[in-house]
Amino acid sequence: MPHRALQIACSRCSLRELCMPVDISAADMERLDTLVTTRRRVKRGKPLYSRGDRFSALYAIRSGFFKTRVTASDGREQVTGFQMAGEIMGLDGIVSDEHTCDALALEDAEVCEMPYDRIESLSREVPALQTHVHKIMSREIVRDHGVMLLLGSMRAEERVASFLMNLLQRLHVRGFSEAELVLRMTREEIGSYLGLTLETVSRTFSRFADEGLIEVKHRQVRILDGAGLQTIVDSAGSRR
Amino acid sequence: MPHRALQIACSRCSLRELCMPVDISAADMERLDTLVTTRRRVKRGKPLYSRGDRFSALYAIRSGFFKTRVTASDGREQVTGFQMAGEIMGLDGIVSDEHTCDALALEDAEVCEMPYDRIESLSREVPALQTHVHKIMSREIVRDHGVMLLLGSMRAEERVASFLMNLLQRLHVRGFSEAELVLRMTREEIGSYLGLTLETVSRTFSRFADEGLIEVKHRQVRILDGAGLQTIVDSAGSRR
DNA sequence: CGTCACGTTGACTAATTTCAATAACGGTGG
DNA sequence: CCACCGTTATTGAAATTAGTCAACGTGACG
Repeated sequence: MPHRALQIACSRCSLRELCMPVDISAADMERLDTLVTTRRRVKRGKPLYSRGDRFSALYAIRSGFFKTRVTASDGREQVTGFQMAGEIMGLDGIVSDEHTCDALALEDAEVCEMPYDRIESLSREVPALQTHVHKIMSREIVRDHGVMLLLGSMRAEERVASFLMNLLQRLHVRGFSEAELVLRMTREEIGSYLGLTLETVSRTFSRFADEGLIEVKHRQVRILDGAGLQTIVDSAGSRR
Repeated sequence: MPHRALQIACSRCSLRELCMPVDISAADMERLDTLVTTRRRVKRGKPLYSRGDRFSALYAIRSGFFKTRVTASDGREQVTGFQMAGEIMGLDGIVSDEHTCDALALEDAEVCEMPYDRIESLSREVPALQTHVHKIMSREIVRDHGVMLLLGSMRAEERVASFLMNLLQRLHVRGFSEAELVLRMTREEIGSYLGLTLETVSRTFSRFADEGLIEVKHRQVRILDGAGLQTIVDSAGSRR
């Protein structure tokens, strides 16, 4: 057995419960270990894949941080999400056999490549994997609906607070502090994701700081009043 | 063989190419005919499913028009899409075994119910169906990204033009005119979907009419200058 | 230690919302 | 069949949010 196969066994990966089905027999787990064929390193600023690239695999993030963005025919861009360890990327490519968005590393990253044809064939043999793949795609759809709600009905303050709370919650699941985070993206990228300009994002951070909700120092954010932020997210004082 | 089984055979359905995989053997097609167990009628204004309902099936629209909407904890709503004949609904429910949005009929409608456990088991036996299901989910994700682009980076005029062109294109595929359409939803529902108020939607329609791009009479819309509308959609004069 | 990308802040502008009044339609029941 | 009522749509004027333009800091990194 080649050494690398051991290295990339999902069964021994600490992120397993984020990427893989949980209730699964030892025998099935062994089969799933053949899903990831390669690890790939992506340097900060470099694409994992780009729009138009042939689709061939899904990727599980092992370390690092990504953004995905779509581009309109006229060139304007929209960040569609920020992805972190344990999350799956590439689902957009299945429908047309080519990727429809760009995935860019916001810091040096490593991903596990899972060839799509292997996912399909293994899914037929391991029902737990089949269900799992469906759930991952469904989760992405539900997440997207949440972003639509944010973009379609929240004001700037609510969007920014929502963004922070979302990051915080996802980082917390991964064992990080609930009270502190380091932003891996620029104000412009946050703005694109939230449908705001970078100035509005910056001003909103400053206002939150003035109000004693957070402490911001560049990309270092400390949460002083999480409940207060949550109140802003849930504030019924919306416009539409 | 019960009469109803004949009635609801996908193999004889005129919408087959919209819902079902195309390149498929006669034997496989016969198996797929067992996917749809029941037809269900939904009266205008009534839900096909609601948030919190147990998830058990996907639905293919046979006739009629739906909207889906999500609701925030504070009660504000966001329309996440409008669905028409041949489109699949219910994917949001897979991840958590319960629906996360409401699906409401905008006119009397009929849907084909496909029990999810049957989809899963048949998918394992018919790879073309497996791939098809994945593509449907991926298409939904790509569609959602398009909506994010619209909500995050387009101005009101662009959103409304984009909305009209999208409806037109989908209706055209279904054999309707490219120059005329009947809106099945209110200005408020359009506004919710586009992240605008109903007044802004109304005003934008009026402006398009003033400019000779369309003719609007309540929910009857005639396209006078499709190219002009497309120019607005693609206009690079965006803000963000 | 300088340069450049990133971030902050201010003043002004423009787009969209909000509030309000009116009009038109469609379904319902007399 | 027609009148009525509630819902839906239009339009105007005022208010507000967020965007734009511009200047200035500041930190990271070579």
